[in-house]
Amino acid sequence: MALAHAILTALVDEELSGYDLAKRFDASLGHFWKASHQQIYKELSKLEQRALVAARVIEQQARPDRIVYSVTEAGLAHLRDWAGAPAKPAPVKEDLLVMCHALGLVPAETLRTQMMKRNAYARERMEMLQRLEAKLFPDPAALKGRALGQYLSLRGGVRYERLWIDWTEECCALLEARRKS
Amino acid sequence: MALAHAILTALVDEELSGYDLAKRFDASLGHFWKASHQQIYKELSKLEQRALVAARVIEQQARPDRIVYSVTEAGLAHLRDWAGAPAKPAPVKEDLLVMCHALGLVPAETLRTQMMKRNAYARERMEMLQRLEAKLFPDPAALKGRALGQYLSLRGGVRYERLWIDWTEECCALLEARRKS
DNA sequence: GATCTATATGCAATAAGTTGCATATAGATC
DNA sequence: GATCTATATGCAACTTATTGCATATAGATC
Repeated sequence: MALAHAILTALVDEELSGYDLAKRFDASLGHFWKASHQQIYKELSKLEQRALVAARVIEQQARPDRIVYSVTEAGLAHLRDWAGAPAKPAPVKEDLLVMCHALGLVPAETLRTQMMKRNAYARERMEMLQRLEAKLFPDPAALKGRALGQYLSLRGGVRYERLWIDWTEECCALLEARRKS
Repeated sequence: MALAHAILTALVDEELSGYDLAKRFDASLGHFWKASHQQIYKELSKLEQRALVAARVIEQQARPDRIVYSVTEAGLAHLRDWAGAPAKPAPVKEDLLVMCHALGLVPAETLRTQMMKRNAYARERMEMLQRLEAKLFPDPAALKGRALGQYLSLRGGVRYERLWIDWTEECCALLEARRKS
């Protein structure tokens, strides 16, 4: 249920609409948590039912009215409880790992192509995150509070992409060596 | 839908029952793909309906009959198609990254405790995977076919755990430094 | 004698996430 | 004039995954 918590966290600083949240998830938060707008709207209704967020309608002409949400006291308490409860580590779930196991049935060349694509993707994302890091957090030692947390998660993202870059390269090297021999 | 493919891959080498698969997922395959027995049984029925696997009943007394499955020609073709199609990179989905964003609302000490637990967990898993690696693949350069694929995925697992070990330590260090100042 | 573990299957309910569709308008580009 | 993009919300159907329950027996441990 971490989507609910990601939303609550985002709403702490500012009132946001579902649409705003969806954009936010595409940008900063979304570096490490994906959600479609449908899912966000659904989750917001559920959070409102549980009184963890409060809704407020802002009327607009020419555009549909905005419904902005803010965190309630109960929502804050809920967030704190969640942070104290044991977090369960995420399982891996990377298709390429399953594909590796299928090597032998599947041509090595196919796998190598997949690896190279994955590599390019991770490389692009890592560079994007690093640019963000350099821009937003030039002096990590001075950070505190919210900013420190955001920095740490960004670091996690960078490391995550680094992992796939290194691993796909290791795989390509070994597959290549195999091909030659 | 990679669960279906993970199952197909596992069934290529040997006929297995749902129960066997569940154990397999707890052991080798499961190092990088989790599935409960309920999910596996359900997926097997679906695969059988699509004729990608064939079922065979082995009668037993004293215990429930076993239903063992093997991959059909169509199943193999399906696996190969899947391997050729672009694999989508898995999003991160690690609760601790969301928790980082909640820093400031949530005490730094709580976060540090979570980080240390995550660290211990990753450390344990990495060591287990490394023992497996040393035992099963003492000479990586000589590997080919299925074995090479299994080695590569194991390497991915090791790197994955390494990532969380390093990251949680970076986080603890920074949180600690913050506390002192 | 009672509980625990392993074997072996599965249903039902719920939660989480994806895909496709629907509506409605302003402003910018082709 | 026609299409595209951005704004803003949401329903419906479906797939994927989790949680809890149910059944049934052999053998081992307490």
